[in-house]
Amino acid sequence: MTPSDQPKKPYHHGALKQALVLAGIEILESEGLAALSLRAIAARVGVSHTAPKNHFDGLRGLRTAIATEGFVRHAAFMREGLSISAPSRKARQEAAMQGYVRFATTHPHLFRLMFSTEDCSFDDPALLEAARQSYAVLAGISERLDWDKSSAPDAQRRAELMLWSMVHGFATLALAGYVWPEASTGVPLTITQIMPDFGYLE
Amino acid sequence: MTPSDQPKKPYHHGALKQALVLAGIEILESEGLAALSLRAIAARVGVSHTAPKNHFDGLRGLRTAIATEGFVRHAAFMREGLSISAPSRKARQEAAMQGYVRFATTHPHLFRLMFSTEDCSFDDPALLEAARQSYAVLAGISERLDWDKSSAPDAQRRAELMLWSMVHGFATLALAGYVWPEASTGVPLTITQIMPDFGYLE
DNA sequence: TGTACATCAGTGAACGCGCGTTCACTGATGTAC
DNA sequence: TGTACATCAGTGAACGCGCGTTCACTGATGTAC
Repeated sequence: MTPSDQPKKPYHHGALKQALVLAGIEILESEGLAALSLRAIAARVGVSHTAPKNHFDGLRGLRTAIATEGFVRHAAFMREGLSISAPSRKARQEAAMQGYVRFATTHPHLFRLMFSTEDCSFDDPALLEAARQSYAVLAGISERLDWDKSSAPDAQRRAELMLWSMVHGFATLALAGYVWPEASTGVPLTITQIMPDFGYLE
Repeated sequence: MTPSDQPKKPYHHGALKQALVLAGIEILESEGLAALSLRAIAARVGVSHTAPKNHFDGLRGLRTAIATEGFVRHAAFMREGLSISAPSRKARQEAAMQGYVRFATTHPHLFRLMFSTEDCSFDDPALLEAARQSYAVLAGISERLDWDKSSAPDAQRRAELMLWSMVHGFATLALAGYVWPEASTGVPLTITQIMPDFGYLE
C-alpha cells in the first residue's frame, strides 16, 4: 500500500464549481431562495465562503448558474413526459405541459429563481442557451396548432406564446396557492383540465 | 392668533397605518422588493423604525397590507378598462385582460409581492377579500365562455382558471423579459394578440 | 367641569445576526527550460 | 529528469453594513367619576 493509496483530503476541490451549483439547488429545495447565500452554499460544500469568488462573479453569478441548471432539468422534465407519451399531437402537448407544471410544483424555489429578474442575469450566455432548450420543447408541441384558424405569418409564434403563457401562469398560480379562494374550491384542476382542445392544421 | 392656530407637529401621526402602506408602495416602485424593509418604510414616513410595530405584526404583516392595497388597485385597473370598453363580451374580455397586464407592467414589484408566498400571508382576511375582488372581475368576463363546447358542471370554473392562467402567465413572462429570446423577436405581442377567440354560449 | 389614571402611539439607544467583501496568506498545480 | 517560478484555488480573520427586535421611556389621548 503506497502513500498514494491513502485517503487524502485534497486542498483543491477539483470540481468545486459544479459542487457549488448542486449545493445551491439543495439549499433551495430545503430552505428556499432567501437562504441561498454565498456563505450557506460554501458551508454546505465544506469550503471557505470566499472560495466561490474564484469561480463565480459573486452571489448573482452563482445564482445565475443555479438557474441555468434549473432550465436544464426543466427541459428534461418535459422531454421525459414526451418520451412516455402517446404519439398523438394532443397527447404530446399534454405530456409536455404536465412536465412543465410538475417541475414547478416539485422544485418551487428553483422555478421561482429561474424567472426572477432580481436574482439572475438573463443576459448570461449559458443561461440563455439552457432556457432556449426549454423553449424549444414548448415550441415543438405548438407547431401547426390551429388555435385561431389564422394563417398570419406570426401565427406560430403567437401560438407558442399562448401555450407558454397558459402553462406558466397555471404553474405560477399553483405555487402561489391560488391566491383567490374560489379558484381552488371543489375538485383539484390540472393543466390538462383547463387546456382547450385547439385542434391542428392539415 | 391663538396658539392652536400655529402649525405643530403632532406627536401622534393620526393615520400612520395608511401612510406606511403608501410609503411602502412608493419604495417598491422606486427601489424594488429587496429594499422594502421596516426601517426604510418608517424613514420615508419620517417616523421611528419601531413605530410600525404598533400597527402591524412585523415586516410580514406590513408587506401583507401593501399587497392588499395592491389587489385593490389591481381590480381598479381592470374595472377602469371595462368602464371604457365597447359593450360586446369580447371587447370587455380584452379590456379586463389588458388592464391585468397593464397593472403588472406598470407596477412590477408590487405585482410580484402580491403573488409571493414568501413575503405575504395569504391567509390574512383583508388580503383575501381584496384578492377576491380582483378574481370577481376576471370571473365576470369568463361567464358563459364557450371555450370547450362543454357543459360539464365545472366548466365555468375551468374557464375562469384558464383565462386567469393565460393572462397571469403572459404578465409574469413579460416582467421576466421573456426569458427565451425567441419569444420576444419580431413585433411585440400583446395579450390580445395571443388570446384565442373562444366564442360564447347562447 | 375638572381631576386622576389607564392606555395608546411613538422614541431612540442598544443588541445580535448574517451578509458580501477585502486582504494578506498558503498550499497545489502547471509550465518553461 | 529536475528545478525554478508563475499561476491557480482556497483560507481565515477582519470589516462595515442594514436588518428586525428588545427595552425602558415619554408624550398624547381617552375615560371614569
